[in-house]
This record gives sequence, C-alpha cells and structure tokens, in this order.
Amino acid sequence: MKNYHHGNLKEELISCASAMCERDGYTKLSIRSLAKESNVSQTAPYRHFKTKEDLYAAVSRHGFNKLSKAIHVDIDKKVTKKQIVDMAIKYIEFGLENANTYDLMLGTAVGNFNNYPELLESANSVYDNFRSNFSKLANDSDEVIAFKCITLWSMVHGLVGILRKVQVVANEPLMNPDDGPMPSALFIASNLEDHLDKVVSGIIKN
Amino acid sequence: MKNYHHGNLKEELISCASAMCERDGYTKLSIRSLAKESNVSQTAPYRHFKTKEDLYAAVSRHGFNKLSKAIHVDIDKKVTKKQIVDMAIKYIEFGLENANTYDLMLGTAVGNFNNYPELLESANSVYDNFRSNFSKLANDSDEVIAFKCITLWSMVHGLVGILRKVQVVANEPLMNPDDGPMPSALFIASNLEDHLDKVVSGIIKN
DNA sequence: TGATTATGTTAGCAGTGTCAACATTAAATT
DNA sequence: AATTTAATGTTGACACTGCTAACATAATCA
Repeated sequence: MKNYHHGNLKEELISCASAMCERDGYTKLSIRSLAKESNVSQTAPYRHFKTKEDLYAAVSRHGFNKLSKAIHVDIDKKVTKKQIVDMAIKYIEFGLENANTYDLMLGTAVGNFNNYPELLESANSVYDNFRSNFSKLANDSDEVIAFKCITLWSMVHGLVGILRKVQVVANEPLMNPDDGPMPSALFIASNLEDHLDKVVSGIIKN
Repeated sequence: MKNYHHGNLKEELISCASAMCERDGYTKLSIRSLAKESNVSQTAPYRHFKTKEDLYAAVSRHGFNKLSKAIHVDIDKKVTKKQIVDMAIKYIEFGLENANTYDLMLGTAVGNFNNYPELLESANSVYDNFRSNFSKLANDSDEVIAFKCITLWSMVHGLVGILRKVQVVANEPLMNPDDGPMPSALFIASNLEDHLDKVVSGIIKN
C-alpha cells in the first residue's frame, strides 16, 4: 500500500501544528485535529509525540528558534546601546506578530523545560543573544550581566503581555483605536524606541 | 426536598473554582470537576456561568480584586519613589505566590475583557493604583502618566513571567538553587529592591 | 532471507464542554 | 391565598478530547 509510511511525518506535524497554533491559539490545537489536518489517522502523531506536552514542546522550540533568529545581531559588529534597543524592539515585534505562539512559548503549557533538552537549548539561545550583547557593551561580572539580561528580558516580555491587555484595561489615549483591538507592532515600536532607550540606559548604568 | 436549591451556589462556585485554579492551574479546572467538588450535578454551574470562559472571567476577576488590594497604597499618604518600588514588589510577590491564578488573569484564557464588564472594572482598578501613584509623584500629562504606568506594569509583569522561567532557561548563579524550582518571593524581592529602584528612577525621569 | 524495529491503523475508554428535557423551588401576579 | 412564571437544580445525551491496546505494514539489519 502506498504511503502507509509517510517518511517525513514528524517534521510535517511540527510545521502543521505550528501553523495551527499561531492561527487558532495553542488551546485549540488538538492532537486529533492536527492528525486530521495532516491527513493521517487520529493516533499517528503518538508515534512521534508521546504526550500533548511533547507536541507543545516541539512547537514551542520551533518558536524559540524563530525568535532567536529574529533578534540575532551580528556577533562581529561593535555593540552599541542602539543595537540593544533594536534587539528589544525586534523581540517585542515577534511577540506581537506571533502572539499565539508566544503564549505557548512563555506560558506554562510546557511545565518544565528541563524535561525537553532541545527546547531548553532553543530557549537558551534566545537568552544568549541578550547575554552576548550586554557582555560586549561593558566589562561586567557574570552576575551583573545576568541581572541586566533579566531586566531587559522582563521588560520586553512584559511589554508584549501588557500591550495586548492595556488597550482593553485602560482607556488611555496612548494608542490609536483605529488600529483595532491590537495596535500594530510598528506603531508601538515607533513610540517605544525612545522609551526603551531610556530603560536600556538605566540598565546599562548598572 | 432539602437543599435542592442551594441559595448561594454562584459565590461558592467562584470560591471553589478559585481555590482549584490556584491549586492545579486553570487548565485543569473543568466545569465538571468543579461541580463534583462543590457537590452539585455536572451541569449545575451552567445556571451561573454560560460558558467556561464565563467561569474563567469570574475567577480572574476574583484574582484582580485580590491583586488590587495587595498593591494598594493609602491615597492620603505622600507618594515617594520608595512607595512605588514597594508597590512593584508587592505586585511581583502576588504574581509569584499566586502563579496559577496570575496565568489566568494575565493570559489569554479570557479573550476580550470587554465581554466581561465586571472583570474589566477589576482589572482597571489595578491600573488605577499605578496611575494614581504616578500622578501624585509629578505633574505629568495623562499621556506621560500612561506611558509610565505601562512601563512599570510591563516591568513587573515581565519579571513575574521571566523569574519563573529564567532558572530553567539560564544557568546563572543569580538564584539559589536550594530554593527549588521557584525561588522564594522574598529572596527575589530582596535582590529586586535595588534594581526596581533604578528602574523606577529611570521611569520617573521621564 | 528472516527477525526486529519503526511507523502506521482501528477500536475503545474515560473525561470534557455544552445542550435539551425535565423537576423542584422561589418569586411575582392575580 | 392560589396560580402562574421564573430561577435554579437534575438527568441524559452528543461530539470532541487525550491516551492506550491490539493489530498491520514497511523499513532495517542480522
């Protein structure tokens, strides 16, 4: 019988699941619907993902890899404050443009990254972008660099979350209501640049 | 027949659901398990919550009210930078000590707060704590105040999220591994105070 | 070639959100 | 006070879910 064995199912499932996740949100992503959309039997995915959390971890890893690429800056260039601000903006843009996937990545759907070494590695590579930038900007101890990284990461992570809530929560004239329920990442970024600059300046001053 | 009509079921359901949510996480909270734990029939909750999102909204509102109380500072007192730092620390402590509920509140389980006016009101009351503090600290325009609020809220929100991930993601000596998978809120707070002080200083300087 | 392993399928269990139909009580109307 | 109506509870059912067991087929390797 033809294509009883698919040959490349795992990668196709990850790719399909990633698309479904971003389209409908990870809560709507079911193993059965994924199987259906991939034209395999209900339980075929179980040959590649032991549990649903395994599938989540694979999709999350996919997202972290994408994020890591998105915020990456060339390692040879001299690192300036502006470059760090740029990285922050790219991070925020990723979070807003891939909101559903971001929720999966930074949420609690995958409980403990230690159970998924590959996911851990991909998440670490995001962190490494922060660290390598800060370490080239000043001569700080590892602890201070970690402190700066956490501060900036918290800032941008928080902005991703709050910017999606704030228009709903506060009736402030900060954002253009014509932009719909979620203001465009570009609009936010243009306003944020000054702001991030100040925050980063504060962080750099240690 | 005795207690066919419960009389106070809705509040008991909310209270029970809130406890279950914080105990097991909101994803494990099912209407049926809630009904079971409350000793009513499977579908009794549907008389009070039309959908599961309705139930989520009620639990979330419960959490926002608690958070609002937790970070509230007396309106008569003169507002100092330290007071804002204290508010930030209390916010972070709440997020870490009520992590599962916080995920529900600030996540995407309730899609649009506009569909739940009471929830919106409770979430707004948290925002009002930020705003009222900043507005008493300097003579800023509404836009500037909003900007400061969003910055600080993002910061503390981000810290709640990242501090729960960072130990898993980065192998930095920032936190004491003896504290287990989640470092104690007190430990973090003691380290964070200096840091938040700097961040708040940066925000205040506009 | 033959045995083993990897990868697919079908059938089925327990749990879920939700609805329809019915039962009982409280509240409103006459 | 009696009766109608609405609120609040129950039971039963449907489609969907995560997951497992039992089986079928194909690829790999001795």
